[in-house]
Amino acid sequence: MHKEPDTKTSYSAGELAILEAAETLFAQKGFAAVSMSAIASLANTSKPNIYHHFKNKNDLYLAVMTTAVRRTSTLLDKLEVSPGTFSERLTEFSAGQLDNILGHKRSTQLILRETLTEDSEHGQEITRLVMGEVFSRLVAMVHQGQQEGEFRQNIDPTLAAFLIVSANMFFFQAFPAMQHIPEVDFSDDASAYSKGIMDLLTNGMLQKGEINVAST
Amino acid sequence: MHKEPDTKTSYSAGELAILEAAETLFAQKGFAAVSMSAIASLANTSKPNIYHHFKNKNDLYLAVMTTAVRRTSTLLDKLEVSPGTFSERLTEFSAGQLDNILGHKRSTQLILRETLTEDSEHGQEITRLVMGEVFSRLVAMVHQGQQEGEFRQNIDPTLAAFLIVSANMFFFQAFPAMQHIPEVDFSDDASAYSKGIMDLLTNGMLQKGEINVAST
DNA sequence: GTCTATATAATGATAGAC
DNA sequence: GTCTATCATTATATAGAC
Repeated sequence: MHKEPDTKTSYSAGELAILEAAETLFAQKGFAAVSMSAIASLANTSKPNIYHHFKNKNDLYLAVMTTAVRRTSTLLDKLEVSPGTFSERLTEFSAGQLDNILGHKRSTQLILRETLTEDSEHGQEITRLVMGEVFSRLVAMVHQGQQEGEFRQNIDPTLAAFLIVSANMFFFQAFPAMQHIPEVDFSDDASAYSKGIMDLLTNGMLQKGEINVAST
Repeated sequence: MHKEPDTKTSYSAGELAILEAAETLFAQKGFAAVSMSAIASLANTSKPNIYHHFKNKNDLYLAVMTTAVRRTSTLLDKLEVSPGTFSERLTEFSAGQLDNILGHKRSTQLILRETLTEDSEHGQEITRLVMGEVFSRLVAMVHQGQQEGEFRQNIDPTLAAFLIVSANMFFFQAFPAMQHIPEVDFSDDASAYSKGIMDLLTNGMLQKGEINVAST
């Protein structure tokens, strides 16, 4: 049957074509800027056929968002982290998340777009759904690293996790623009980026061996 | 005269009301989701009156974006940084940028939204316009800090600047959503946040021998 | 399930009075 | 400069044939 996308978990070939076309366009232009005609055209079908499979435009959007969220969050669960120092584990996990983001650009774009729409709390809910798990695991890693003595005690694990996630998300979001700023010269290699930010986060910027100038 | 918003730098009271209403709605919902009627209604005027002052919807949007960009980037120039260690200067500058962002939420939202629209390279240009200067100054600070021996040589100043900017932008963008994740417990005080991330970036997460214990 | 054709509502934009 | 009234276009959504 059709018209219950919220609970639906498998789609026919035709429906998948519609969903993919819709996801592409919604990600590129946003909900309101995309017409059902445009979706039909990209999906190589007709407008009424879309309405046969999805109740209305909003339901189609919900179906797209649901599959996007499912896709990005399930891939995360599979991300096993090999043993090593906690710095290494964080680096690996961070690289995994960035890979996940870059491997699902359309979904990520959709979710970020939703974040900016303060229409309802719908966007916030989706953000939590997608990033809550990454966040929890990062916080847990940092916390454990503290307990085992690898990390300093007087840092907020939440803050550290937040920094890692923000670096990854912003890399995706702003890199195309930043790339053309003269000062920006680091490569767009995701794993190199992950290593770079984790090196900064673990070792810090200060010269080692120097006196750590007593902070304010 | 009217209908040349690109070069225009001062507006009448009526035009300002229209621009403000338009900025609010465009920031909340995005260009396509906002109707001229809605803008007219919020600005307490009529649709034809908007068309009297602005050539069309797209020109109105351009005028809104132009003033938004001008507003956020000029405030940055005024940000003087007091002397001190480079860690302290970076902290102050970062806090200044975050203040700037939080003080112009609508403008920031508009710009971030534009970043996500891969319609043209227009969004990228705006991003560079708004963030290029912040970026340059951050990179210069880090670089100078390296030359004067405060910071390690083997870090990429660009990467450090990127981390700071991303932390600030993402704080604005995702904090409302993240706030409700159980693990997130740090305050939403902007300057405390800036101090926190700069502490992490300068001192790093690793336990450094035994010298580093005295802090906050 | 998929189409052609169409109903209906809303949108961007204009004409013309004051 | 600001309005009422209106046009032309496009949008979502449906009816009904195959």
